[in-house]
Amino acid sequence: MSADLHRAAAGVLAAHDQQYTRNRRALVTALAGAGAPLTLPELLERDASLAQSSAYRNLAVLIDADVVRRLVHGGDHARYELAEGLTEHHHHLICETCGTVADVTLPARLESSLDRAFDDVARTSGFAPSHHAIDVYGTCADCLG
Amino acid sequence: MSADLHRAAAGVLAAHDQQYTRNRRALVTALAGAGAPLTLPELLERDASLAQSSAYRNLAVLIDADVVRRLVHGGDHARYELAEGLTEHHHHLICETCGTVADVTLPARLESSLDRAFDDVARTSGFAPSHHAIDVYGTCADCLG
DNA sequence: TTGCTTGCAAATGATTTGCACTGCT
DNA sequence: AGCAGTGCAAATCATTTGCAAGCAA
Repeated sequence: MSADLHRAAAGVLAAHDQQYTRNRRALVTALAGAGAPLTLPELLERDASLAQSSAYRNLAVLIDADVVRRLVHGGDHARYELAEGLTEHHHHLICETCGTVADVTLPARLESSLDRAFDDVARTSGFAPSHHAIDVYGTCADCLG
Repeated sequence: MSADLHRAAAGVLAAHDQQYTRNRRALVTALAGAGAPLTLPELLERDASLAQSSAYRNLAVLIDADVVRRLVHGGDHARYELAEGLTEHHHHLICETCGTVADVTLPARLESSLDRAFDDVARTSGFAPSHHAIDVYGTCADCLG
């Protein structure tokens, strides 16, 4: 239910001394409805009432408060999605032909193996891991046609 | 030994009807010497004889020929590294404090598990994976000080 | 009122491109 | 001569920012 989502988002923002305004709510709603990371133009298409500069500014606030996460994959536009506190841990399938990005979740067992491997890295090299991202590049079903 | 590296790079470029010029060789040398992905300013520092626009143009050629790979991680500058044909398969440790990127290799067993998981995804969703990238975010030893 | 938010228009800055020149073949 | 490669300067374009007006406490 999206009421929970908005309550959570409002709470996180409040903890950062930020308000949950109409425009910020609109961004969160659009991102939640998409189910995949969106570019800024895509976000504006889904809520034409938003000015571009305000969208960028509000995304910056949401990112700072850990409500939204920004992804960059080489295309012209960055992509935005809800942060992990508000969604499930997942990774990305990136189509090298059309540039769209889809979410995937990996088996929990595999995620544990990865985390264990990263902890080993920490012990060996002194690098302290906080989180990870896996990008799988390839061709999506639509482009395979 | 770097003679092999240059021979390989020259061969790949030739296969793409491209020459292995002095500047392209300088870029490959700089990237091989770094052992970690470099930004364009970092590349120019290492070989001041290079004009910025030429560096960008040659990197584009090298990327097109699969000699170099371009990485984007949200910082101001993209980073460049030798493509996997010329180096080992590896992943990246990204310091969220200073932005530097270091290479890591994961246990072969784990890589196999990952590939198997991605093949499952292919079977399920119709997405055909070609390769993957794992980014581990955290804090590097220097910044932990 | 006081301060945050908004949207327009202008600025910024990484990357790309036009063009004239140099150098290899 | 002919074509690829070079570098300067100018253009491009996603993103950021200045500023004046709107809105909520």
